[in-house]
Amino acid sequence: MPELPEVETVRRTLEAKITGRKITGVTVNQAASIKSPTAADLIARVRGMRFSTVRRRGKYLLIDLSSGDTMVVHLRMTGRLVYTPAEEPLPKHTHVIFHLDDGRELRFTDQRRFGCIWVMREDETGSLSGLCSLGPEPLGDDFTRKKLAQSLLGKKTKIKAFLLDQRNIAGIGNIYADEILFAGGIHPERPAGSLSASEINRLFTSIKDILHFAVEQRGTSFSDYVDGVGEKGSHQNYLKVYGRGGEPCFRCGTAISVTRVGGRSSHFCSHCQV
DNA sequence: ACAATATCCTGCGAGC
DNA sequence: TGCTCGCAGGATATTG
Repeated sequence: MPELPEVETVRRTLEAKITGRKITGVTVNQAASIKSPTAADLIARVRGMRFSTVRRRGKYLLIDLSSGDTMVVHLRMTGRLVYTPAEEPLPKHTHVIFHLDDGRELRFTDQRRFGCIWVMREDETGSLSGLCSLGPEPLGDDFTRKKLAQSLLGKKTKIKAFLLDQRNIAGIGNIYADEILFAGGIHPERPAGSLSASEINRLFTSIKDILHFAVEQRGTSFSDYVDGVGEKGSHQNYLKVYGRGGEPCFRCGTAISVTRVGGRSSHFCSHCQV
C-alpha cells in the first residue's frame, strides 16, 4: 500500500528517469482512472509536453509539465506508476500509458482501480479536494512537537484513526500507523487527546523515525508496491507488528493482537502498548 | 460536530 | 474441483 515512504520512493525514482522527457502520445484503456479533464481532453492537453519537476505532497504525486500544467496522481492501494521499455509486455490492469520520446513508457497500472489521475493548471492544484486539506508533512520542518500536541488537544477519536486522517498529518497509512504506535508504546484505541506529554514526545519521535527509516529502505513491499522503475522496497523485513498477528512481540514475546480500529485492521502488542 | 459505516474494485485464501 | 464468503485498504459519502 503506497504510503508516504512508498510515494516518496516512486517520486525519487521517477524524477531521475522522466525529467525532460517528452510525451509523444497517451493511450487510455480505463477512462475512469482519469478524474479530470476527460480522457480525450487529457490526451490532447499533454501530448508534446515535457515532464519537469516530480513533487510529492502526502500520498499525492505532482508531476509538472512544460505547459504549466501539473499531473496529479494518487496510487491509492494497488496503483503503480512505472517507467518501462515500450517493448515489455503490458501487465494486466494497465489503464493509462504515456508514450515517451526515448522509446519508453510511463505506465499507470492498478489492479483495484482506486488510483486516479488529474491534469490541471499548476496554480489550480491547491484547490483539489483532498490535496488542499492535507495536514503537515511529517518529515518537514513545519511538523513540530508543538504542532502535534496542538492537533491532539481535546480530540476524542482513537489515536489510530487520528494518524490515518490525512487532515491531521499527511502520508501515514495503515502499515506505518501500526508501526509508529508500537514504536511509541501507545495502544491504538487510546483517545487522541488523552496522551501525556511524554507520550506525545514518543509519538512525535516515532513518526519521524519510522517514516525516515522506511524512506531509507525504499518503502514496504508487503503485497503490491513497487517503485517508479518496478523494484521492491525492503522495509517489509523490518515490520514489528503489521502482518504479525499471533506471532511473538520482538520486545516481550506476547502474541501480537489483531483487532479492527477505525474500520481498519490494527496490529499491536497488548503488553508493550498501553 | 464528530464518529462509525458503506462504497469503490480485484485477487486470494478459507471453508464447505 | 468449484463455489461462496470475507478480507485487504485510501479517501469520500452517507448514516448514526
